Amino acid sequence: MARNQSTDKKAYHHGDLRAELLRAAEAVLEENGIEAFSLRAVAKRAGVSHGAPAHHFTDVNGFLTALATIGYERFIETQNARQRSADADPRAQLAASGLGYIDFALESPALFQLMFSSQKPDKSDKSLAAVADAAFDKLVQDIGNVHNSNPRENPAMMRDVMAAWAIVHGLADLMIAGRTVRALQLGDMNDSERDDVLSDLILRSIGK
Amino acid sequence: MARNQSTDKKAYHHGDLRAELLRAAEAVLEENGIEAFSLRAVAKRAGVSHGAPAHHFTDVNGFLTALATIGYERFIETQNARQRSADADPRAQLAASGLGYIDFALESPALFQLMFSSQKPDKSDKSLAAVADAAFDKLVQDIGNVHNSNPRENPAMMRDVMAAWAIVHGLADLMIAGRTVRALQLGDMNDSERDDVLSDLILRSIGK
DNA sequence: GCACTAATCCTGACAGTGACTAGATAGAGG
DNA sequence: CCTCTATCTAGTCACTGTCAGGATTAGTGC
Repeated sequence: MARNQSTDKKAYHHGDLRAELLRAAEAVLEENGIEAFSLRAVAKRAGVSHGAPAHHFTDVNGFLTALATIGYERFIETQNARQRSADADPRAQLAASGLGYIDFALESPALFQLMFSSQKPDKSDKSLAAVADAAFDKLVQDIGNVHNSNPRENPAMMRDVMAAWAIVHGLADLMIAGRTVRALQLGDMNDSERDDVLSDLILRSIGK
Repeated sequence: MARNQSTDKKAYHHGDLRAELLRAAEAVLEENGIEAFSLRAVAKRAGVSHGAPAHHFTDVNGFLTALATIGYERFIETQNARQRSADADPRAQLAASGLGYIDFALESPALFQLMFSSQKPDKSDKSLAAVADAAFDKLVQDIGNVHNSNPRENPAMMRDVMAAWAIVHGLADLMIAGRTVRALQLGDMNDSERDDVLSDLILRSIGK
């Protein structure tokens, strides 16, 4: 009676707990890593009881599915951001997309692993499948722009798609694991030098 | 009194429980995946109490460190096996090494993820670091054989190393996640066709 | 053969986890 | 004012890793 949702402490009903939980979850995820993720820790961080999350995301798997979904949205946006500030040339755009891929992986490594290496998100979930497909479609389009045709109608060109995906994904995953910085001497470079090196590697996938 | 270690049931002292636990752990790992790995399940499978593993591997992290170590040993052996049955040409040998890399990832996906994507193994552990370095050294050597010189003395050649590693690792990780079979139509191919496609992708890393 | 020591393994307990249940609370519509 | 429904809390269960204490066995010196 005394307190309402704006003035004091907290209300019994949060208002938008779902979004708040997702925010808290991201923080917990990047702090503790995916392997130490805990629903209760998320609830605690959101200042809510340990059973509350179940009401918005039935399962912990449901929770992680939702997290992966918003992950893909930001993933695509990170790639687009790179492309907007890059040259219009199709190859430069492809490289920029790959750099955005790596940007995202390094900014949100745990979320990245959740999206690509975890069994827990429900891949048959429609919204998750939709954004995951959208991410793949984007790559196909980037490759198509380089060749000025549709890779889906050309198996050989589809190999370009997979080569580009593989090298970018491999770089991202190895960089997260800390296995590439020393070998590439990335520590000694400024941003543009680093991007040049990575772009060179990325473009090898389509035969330079 | 009635039973001894050879005739009946089991002895109090197992004899070589450490090895037995590692075997059981691998089975559990590949059955349930790394995310559902449980010390107690391993102990149960080995027919031993839940506290027994702690005596051979202080921690669960210690356990996973040991698992990752034997993983790297078999990882290298899998690559060598591919190379033995391949042409002696340095490029063919490099491709074969990559195919072995992928072989291992598909045979033991959970172990592969443990080795490359998990935070739990103790990377400062000497035996683990040694085999991990050996695996990397092997790759450096394979690239060196192609160029007939030592990549460690040439930053540009070191980029070949990372490009080859990235594309192979990316392929392996994406294949585990089931994201590449359809795009590459691998399902419609026999083994040698499949290997040819993958070898083509791998060799793009060093400029074909 | 015998005792002593160290290694091995078991049992029981603890806090933390996800999932489930019943109940308390608050907002919306009549 | 009253009811309905979504939201959230609190308590419980089985499971997890870790730890401490005790039981059993193997190995060693005598």
